[in-house]
Amino acid sequence: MEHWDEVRTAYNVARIGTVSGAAEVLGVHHATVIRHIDALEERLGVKLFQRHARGYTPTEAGNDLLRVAQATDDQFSQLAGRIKGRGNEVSGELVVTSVGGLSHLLVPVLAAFQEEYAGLTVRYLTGDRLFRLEYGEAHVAVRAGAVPDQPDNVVQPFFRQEITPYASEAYVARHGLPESCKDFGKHRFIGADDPKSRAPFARWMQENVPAENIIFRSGDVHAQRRAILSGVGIGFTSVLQAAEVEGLVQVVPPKPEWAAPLWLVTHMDLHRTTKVQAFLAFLKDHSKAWQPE
Amino acid sequence: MEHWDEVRTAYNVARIGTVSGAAEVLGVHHATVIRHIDALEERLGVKLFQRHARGYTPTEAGNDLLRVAQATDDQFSQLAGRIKGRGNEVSGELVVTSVGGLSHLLVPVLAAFQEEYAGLTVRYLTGDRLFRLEYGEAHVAVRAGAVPDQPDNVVQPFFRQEITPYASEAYVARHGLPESCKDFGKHRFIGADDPKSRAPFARWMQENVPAENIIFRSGDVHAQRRAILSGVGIGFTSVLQAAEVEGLVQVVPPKPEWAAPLWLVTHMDLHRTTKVQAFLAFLKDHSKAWQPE
DNA sequence: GGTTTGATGTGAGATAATGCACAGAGAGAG
DNA sequence: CTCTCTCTGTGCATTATCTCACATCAAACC
Repeated sequence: MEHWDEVRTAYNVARIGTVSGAAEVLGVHHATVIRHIDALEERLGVKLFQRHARGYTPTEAGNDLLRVAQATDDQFSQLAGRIKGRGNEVSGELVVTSVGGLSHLLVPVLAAFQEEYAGLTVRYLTGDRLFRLEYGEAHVAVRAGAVPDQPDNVVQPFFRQEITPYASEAYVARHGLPESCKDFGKHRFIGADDPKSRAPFARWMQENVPAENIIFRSGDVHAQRRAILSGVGIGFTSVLQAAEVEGLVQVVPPKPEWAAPLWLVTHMDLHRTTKVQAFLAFLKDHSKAWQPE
Repeated sequence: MEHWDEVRTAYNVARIGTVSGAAEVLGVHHATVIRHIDALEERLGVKLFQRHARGYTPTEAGNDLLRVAQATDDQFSQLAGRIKGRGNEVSGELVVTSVGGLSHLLVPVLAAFQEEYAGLTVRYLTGDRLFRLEYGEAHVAVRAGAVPDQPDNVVQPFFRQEITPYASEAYVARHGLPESCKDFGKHRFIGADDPKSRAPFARWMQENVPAENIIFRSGDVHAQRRAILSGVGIGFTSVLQAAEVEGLVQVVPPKPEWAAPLWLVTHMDLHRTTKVQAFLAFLKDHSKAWQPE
């Protein structure tokens, strides 16, 4: 049973009783209706209607089709209603992904957004690998670094996350603070695990800090911050993140070139949906306080 | 939600995951699939798929459509199976109509036919008005008289029903039998109610029997036979019918010009169905004994 | 790094579906 | 009985749809 349109035509003929009436309802010429019926009967090998001058009367097979197609019509109507409706409401799942280091910022916003929309389930994905919007793995991604240039993605600038080196009060009490960059050779550092990191502050550290002074490495920014707090050494962390914990001392005021630009990325196909737009607006609104100026 | 074919296309894309794969299954070019999806999304105003280089991933709306269309596909498959299957089996209803006077012949055959096919329900319609095959009121009709020439009906000769005048033994004992047609003026007759009856024996009676001698008229052949049995007079009845009751005497041997040709009539749209063909074969087989020769 | 493979898009020609106009045939009204 | 109205059915012109061919692109694989 292929050619579902023919089934729909036959359904309307069975429902209304005449070819002309069905043609009017379907918005096609009655010749088209006749040909659809003929083709369908030919394919099934069974007459669906008895033809007479006053119209078409369904046979048993025609009545069977009428019942099934009636149900199908209802199902499709409901489906269309759900799909069209859902296009304009915020419900179902909202999947957001970002680099792990942003969870302290995003989670409260996600929680508040979920609170606002009852029918919504929020999934927040972080992990080593990049969750790809192209494969439908997430609705919105917060990306750091250079402008993402995936062809089907819509990229908006989010804000610049200021990053600067910190040390724990205990470390400062023991080793003091470097007065300038020249003093870095005398200090211990905490760095990224990945030596090829393209983050501006990481490259800066590669150039300005002897490799042997980087005595603690981790791929996880939370672990790095924990290490700073434990007094292992000096490490970069974001200003906003550092402000939330006690006992951290800024080694150097943040420099603009260290800052990591953040981007809001959505897939083209989902960008215009009400759900994504609502979240983007909500996120921008709640992130105004994070902007430097 | 019109254009059910587009739904079917989208269903296969959602099911398979790629446009190319769906196109192959559907037996169309992949460009067609792409245009169907685009048109459907345009009409719904919602993206059903996220496009990426490896294929199409359904969105929430796409998954919703997948579920609904999956059910529809199942329903249609079952429907097609039922319809195609039913075309080759004898079940459901078999509706037969005839003039009332043939019930004594047809009912036993109908009963035997029903016995043969378990799933079959037989409806036997008789009545004043002609039940019309064109409107699906019956599958098979047994018609008497001239060849029915309805355009969409398939007509087959059935057999010639011999008809001749009978009288009851009691009547014969009292009035004797007319030795020839000349004596008819001295006898009482039973005739049809309808003076315009086109039946050959009725016209013959109009011409050869004085109207005043027809003292009992009825539109029902069973009532006429009953009247003959009661000794009211001489009346035409079929040879086969007369043979089944005791106490009837043939007034004159049957003449060929009195015989009423019977026809088997079916509607064109139903004639080729297994059910109708089975019944026609069954009826012809069981009616061989009725043939004169 | 280049190459191959398998996928999505897009424009132009081929094809099939559609619309149009008219014929034919009952049913009902006057 | 005729006239009219409505509905089915069919050949022909038109339109829309599909196919074909090619471009493009990403991923995988040597």
